Amino acid sequence: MAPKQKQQGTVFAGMNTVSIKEVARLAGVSIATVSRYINAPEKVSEKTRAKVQAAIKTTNYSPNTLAQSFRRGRTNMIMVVLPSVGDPFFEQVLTGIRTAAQAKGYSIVIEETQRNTMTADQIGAMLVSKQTDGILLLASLSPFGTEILSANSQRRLPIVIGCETVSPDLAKFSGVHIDNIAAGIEATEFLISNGHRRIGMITGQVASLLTQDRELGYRKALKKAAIDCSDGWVVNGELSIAGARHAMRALLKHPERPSAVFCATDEMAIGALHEVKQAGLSVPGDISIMGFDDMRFAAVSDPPLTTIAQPAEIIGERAIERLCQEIEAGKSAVCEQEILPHRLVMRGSVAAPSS
Amino acid sequence: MAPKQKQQGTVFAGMNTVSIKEVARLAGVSIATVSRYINAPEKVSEKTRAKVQAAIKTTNYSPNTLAQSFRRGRTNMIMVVLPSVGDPFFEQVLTGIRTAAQAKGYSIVIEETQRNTMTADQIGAMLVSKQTDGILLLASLSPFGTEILSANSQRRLPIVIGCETVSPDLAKFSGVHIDNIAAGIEATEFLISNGHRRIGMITGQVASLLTQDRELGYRKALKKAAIDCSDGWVVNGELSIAGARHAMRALLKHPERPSAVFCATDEMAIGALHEVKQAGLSVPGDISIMGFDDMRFAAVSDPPLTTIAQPAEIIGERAIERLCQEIEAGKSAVCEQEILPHRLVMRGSVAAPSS
DNA sequence: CCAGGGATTGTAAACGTTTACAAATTGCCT
DNA sequence: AGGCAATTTGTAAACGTTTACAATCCCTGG
Repeated sequence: MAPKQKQQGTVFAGMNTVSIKEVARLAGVSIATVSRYINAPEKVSEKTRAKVQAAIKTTNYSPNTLAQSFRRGRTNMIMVVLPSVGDPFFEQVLTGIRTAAQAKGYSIVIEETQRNTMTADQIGAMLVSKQTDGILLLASLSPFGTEILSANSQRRLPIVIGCETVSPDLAKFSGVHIDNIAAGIEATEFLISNGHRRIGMITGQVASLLTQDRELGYRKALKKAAIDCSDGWVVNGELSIAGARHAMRALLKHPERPSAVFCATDEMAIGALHEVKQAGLSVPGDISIMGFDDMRFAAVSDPPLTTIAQPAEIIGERAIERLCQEIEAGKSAVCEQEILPHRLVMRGSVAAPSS
Repeated sequence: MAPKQKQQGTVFAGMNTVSIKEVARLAGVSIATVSRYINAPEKVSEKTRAKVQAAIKTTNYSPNTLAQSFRRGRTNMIMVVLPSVGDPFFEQVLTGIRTAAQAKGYSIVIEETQRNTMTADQIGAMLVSKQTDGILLLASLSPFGTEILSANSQRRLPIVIGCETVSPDLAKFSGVHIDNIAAGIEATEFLISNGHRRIGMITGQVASLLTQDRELGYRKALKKAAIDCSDGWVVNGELSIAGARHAMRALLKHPERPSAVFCATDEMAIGALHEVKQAGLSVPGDISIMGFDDMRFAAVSDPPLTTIAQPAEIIGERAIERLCQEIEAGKSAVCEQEILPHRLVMRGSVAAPSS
């Protein structure tokens, strides 16, 4: 409370902050030299370096990043857009993202599409107001993703797409993802090779590119195996446990009940699995369940989930690395797709049909 | 490629941006007026308002938030520190956090302690460099949390603690949380009332305040019931599925195997449950399992988890509201604890002991 | 018609940093 | 010692805003 502070600097939240000026005064040099010491130490002589270092230590100086960002026109922040941070799969991607971002000196700001928080105007404002240096788009769930894309037509901010494939005629961006169609085919063919013929699918909202491609793979595999599935065996639902349970309930009521169900997501698979057991049926005895993602809860469900594993962390890392490249190069609108391998992991939720 | 751009404004990532100057020129007013139009429209006359609005529209102007933040000394960002975004419980808290933050006009930057990403220096630098206006600390897991607290002794940034209780002699901060001790007692007493006497506990690392308090409640309840538990019935482990499985394995090897296990976290409970089933035992037949948090996977495990539900979203909302108050008031170091109610939810993982 | 006051606008400084440019210093060679 | 180049340093402008203060305008009441 005693007003014993006399140094220069601004007051913020009741506390002084030293600026570069104070350091310069104390070290007996100009502010330019201090700035150089910070950004390019090799440009200042040994002697001065020592003086500045000492001054910095005693003042406990640390550059005002706000001023730096302002001056440099760079925030060193990347906006990551994904459906939900709580999705165990995206969490893994996020881990990779954070690792890579930290290595490159970037911070992450997360925007969740499932919360649908921003209006189109807000998105445009955010893009145009330079709050982030680039965008990593992990879910172009309408309308958010497409709005970002169109808002960006005004102001070309580097964008990289992750996890899903955006049709290249819509927008030309680099992307990092697995081949969701191929993986969908593989999952479905695995069910077929186990002897299943009545194969249902629980998939996400129509707008979700991610699940669209998996569904496409499913349809292709069935077609190739000459299995007709034009009935009500494909159910769209929310990408959540509740959504999947609801979808499964519909599937169970189907006159010709499927003997296997391919879920577009492990979380949905968990929901579906629970619903099946609730109905007094067994997995995989009565119904086989196939998941997708290999999230961490997949291995400890009962039965453990047979699923498709994605290299989630690596997707995150690679996507950030690409994005950083584009940011640093100052050019966007490259269009290079990096396809990473997926892997079918067999556990206990798929078996041969009983009937 | 054609150098046909001639307007004023800076170039960033290959694209011009209009500044307030350009708008002022176009509207035929001073930049001060434009600024006022944006921040306090009622201060500018109707006529001018129209002119400025038109100019803004045609230039597609949007204020440079970097410059604003710099000038105002406020970023409108809040740093949220938590163990991991992927933890389904914290995800729920995050939902509340985002909701409240958005309502108040703040963005969220997340720092995860489990990744242990920042060094003490980095933390100090971040605090001192004004990148965020305040901190919401949801996990003072050593050393990160305490480092933040001590780093902040230099520069008083508003801090609010969420979910856990920090001993007030360490630091005086406001907090929003449930009464973890009482909840721990309640959980344990529920097991006791079901007839259990050999009750184990799987808890987090010693440094985790969150689980410390729950463990304390457990001990208190046992003491009160005159049950001795000084043996190896309390196992510390990582706050993860793997950690819990490891701990459960130890518990199963115990000469006097517990008939019930209280897990400090639902995620750990899921791991423990799986491990029990792996060992060929049944839940709750052979061993009852009690969780904590009521995360979304708790209801769909097999058997569904009996657990303690926390008002996660509300904790997040209230914590942000408090933090914003402190930020706006400019004062920190208030010390008001807001205790929210918890609730025991009975499902299938707890029953009377068989023996 | 003018004084006076409130509403509205403009001027200019400031925020903390980076950086082009000029100035000063150093070291080296003859 | 003198001259030149390379190295090191200082000066000052700029980034886009906000805001205190001064200047102007418009209106009202006498």
